[in-house]
Amino acid sequence: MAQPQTIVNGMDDTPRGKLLSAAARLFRDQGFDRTTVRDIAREVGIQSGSLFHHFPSKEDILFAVMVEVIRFNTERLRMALAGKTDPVERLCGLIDAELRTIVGDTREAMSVLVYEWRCLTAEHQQQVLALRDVYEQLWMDVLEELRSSGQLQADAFITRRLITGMTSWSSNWFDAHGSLTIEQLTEIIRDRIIGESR
Amino acid sequence: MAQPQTIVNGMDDTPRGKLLSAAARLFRDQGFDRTTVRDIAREVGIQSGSLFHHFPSKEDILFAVMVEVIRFNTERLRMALAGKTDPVERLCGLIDAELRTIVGDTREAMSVLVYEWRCLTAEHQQQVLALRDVYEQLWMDVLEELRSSGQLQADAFITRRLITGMTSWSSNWFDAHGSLTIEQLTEIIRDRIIGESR
Amino acid sequence: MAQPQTIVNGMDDTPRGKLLSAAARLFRDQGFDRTTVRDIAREVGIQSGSLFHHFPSKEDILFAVMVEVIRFNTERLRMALAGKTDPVERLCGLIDAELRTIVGDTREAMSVLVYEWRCLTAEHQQQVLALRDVYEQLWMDVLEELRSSGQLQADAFITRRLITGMTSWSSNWFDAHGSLTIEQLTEIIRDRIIGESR
Amino acid sequence: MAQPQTIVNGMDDTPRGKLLSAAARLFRDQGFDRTTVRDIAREVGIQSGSLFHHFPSKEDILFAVMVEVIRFNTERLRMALAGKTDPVERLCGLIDAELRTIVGDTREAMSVLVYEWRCLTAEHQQQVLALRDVYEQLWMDVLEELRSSGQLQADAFITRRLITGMTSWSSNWFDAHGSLTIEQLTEIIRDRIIGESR
DNA sequence: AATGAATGAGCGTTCATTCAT
DNA sequence: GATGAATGAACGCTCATTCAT
Repeated sequence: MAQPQTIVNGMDDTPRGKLLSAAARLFRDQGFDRTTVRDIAREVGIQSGSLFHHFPSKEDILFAVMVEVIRFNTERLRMALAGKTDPVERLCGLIDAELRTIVGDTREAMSVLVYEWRCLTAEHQQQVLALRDVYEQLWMDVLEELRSSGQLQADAFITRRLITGMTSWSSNWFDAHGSLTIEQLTEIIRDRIIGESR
Repeated sequence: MAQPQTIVNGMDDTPRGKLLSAAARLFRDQGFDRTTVRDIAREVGIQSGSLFHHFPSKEDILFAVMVEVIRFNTERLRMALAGKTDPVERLCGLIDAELRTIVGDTREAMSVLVYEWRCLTAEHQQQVLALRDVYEQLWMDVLEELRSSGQLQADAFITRRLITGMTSWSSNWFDAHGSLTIEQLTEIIRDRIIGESR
Repeated sequence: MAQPQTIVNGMDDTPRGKLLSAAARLFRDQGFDRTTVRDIAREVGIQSGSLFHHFPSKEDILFAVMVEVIRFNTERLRMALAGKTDPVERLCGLIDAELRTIVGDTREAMSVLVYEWRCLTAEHQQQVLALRDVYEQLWMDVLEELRSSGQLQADAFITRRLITGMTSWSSNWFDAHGSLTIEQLTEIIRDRIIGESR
Repeated sequence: MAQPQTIVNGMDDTPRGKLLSAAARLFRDQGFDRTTVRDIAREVGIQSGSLFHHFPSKEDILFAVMVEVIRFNTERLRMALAGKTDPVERLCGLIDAELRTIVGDTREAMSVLVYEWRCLTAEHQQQVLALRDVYEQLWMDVLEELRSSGQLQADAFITRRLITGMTSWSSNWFDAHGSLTIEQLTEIIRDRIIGESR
């Protein structure tokens, strides 16, 4: 089975890709507003003016980071579902994938997605939301499967939102080098959703 | 039983209080960095220079917002526990109180607490963390009670973090004027923690 | 013979006098521009707004300091000449008095007179210059006496300017607690003017 | 023999050099604190923000002015001594050079050095003092030569300070277009130091 | 006389963006 | 594509001065 690349598509070894990676990390560490284009340029090894040959504005860099990370993570979600038919197994695939998204290789970019949302222009927010809908639909499909199979009684929308809270907040405390593994956390969250005995 | 005031202590009708309320809302809507001292001053109806008779710097306004909201919500947590002895009832009191904190009267300030954390100086971060510890200890005490009474098997720390995720994320979707009430959401979250049948 | 008071007339124990003393010291230590009215007020133990019951503006405080110090030091010059008839003795009296002005009790205010000159309004500069003319005339009279008696060959104006340079610069190096006394320095300067053998 | 350039090294025709020249004049005319970066920028014909491509802060401009003028004038002192062996001739060379420093081409910058000293940061003060030590050592060497040859009896340090006073004060009265020439003033000051008959 | 909150113009500095080279 | 000097608007903050109390 295909593995997600360890680098976000579009955050590859090209100048543009290195720029986005650096920007994602800086935005995450310092916030969008506190990150100057000079910071980004220095990280990539060019002059600040040269950034604008790659992106028309600083906000477009933020937008590109968000687009790349959503696309990449949507693909990761798809791969996590591929070949699985059991709804619970599919749910675990999604939780595991989303946790990796949040605490793993794309954690900087994901954090940016949450924390720097309002720094996007309204138009770009719309475009990101459209991409996010695709991502969320994959979740909703699986949650509806679970309801159809009787393994989930609660409302699917509310359930998704509680899951989102649990996974997204993990960026604030989960330690990739601690004793709790992503697999274990996946099971713990699964049990909060469909119950332990079921 | 005493009810929490509907206005955060220190965000009252005094000039300082109105200033903090306005700042909290602006910080929440636009972010700390994108909010200018002139924005805040305009909202309060004074000149920007006059802000500095009340606070030595813009960052101190942010700090004051955070301190006030934590103090107020810690007190709200205490009142939610007052008079309750059953651990599950106490848990529901905490969830309900925290939800009101996040989607109710102090939602702007709470949002600021999460999203503008890094805008605080290191020293102020320490001071806020000390206040936060008091708040969190109230939670940990109740979760340990639940474990003692056998109503919670999962690790208390992890449990608290999952609850934090669920409650804090509600700021992004809960509609105070929607059909779902805080009481209902409290029950839903409670069931994710101690199970529905128990 | 009357002794000059150890406090400048007008910088006495009254509120106005204490204010001027404090201002003179602050202006000397920090410069006029870097001294805030709050600095002055704090030193005197009042609120900054209250300063303006004593002086119409900050610049007027500077002006008052300068006027007081010139008046006081002109009087000191007069007293140094009183009762002396020998031109050389009179010269030494002036040198000694001017040195005391510059390195002694009025050193702060004298320093202000030199360094903060351009902070005065043009009109106030004229008024101070008029007072300074009185002071300088006392010097010129004695220097002309020395020329009449053949003890000074050099031009009186140029001589006065060289003396002014030597005495005024002493504020930058003379140590009141060092081994060189004002009396000794007076003799050294006298010898630069009228020659040692004469 | 090499002549000192009529423009301070580093205050040449480059943007940086023109900026320093303009700043030196403005600082001298208005004082450092009363000179705004907008004043300097206007003088040079750029926007105020553009200043900060050349210097990290306004204070660094002041520092640069001082460093350039001391370096230049130290070199001028060296050239004044070059080829001269007679101590009196060397003394006259120094006096003449210092007078040209103070009333001639570098008078603005020299004035700034004296009057705006306290506007420097403590660290920059140290660095300027180190440069000043080199300058002063050239003076002290010649004064010691005069003592060795018996042409100066007075203490060398005190003598230097009296000379400093006389030369530096000349900025307040010497008129380059008046009837008194620098050469004449040099002789007058020389006579105050080593006596006319000697 | 004194207070102290408020003013408002102005400060030094930042920084995304432009553009001639 | 890259440079780096320049722009210019905006920022947080200062402070002499005012004035109702």
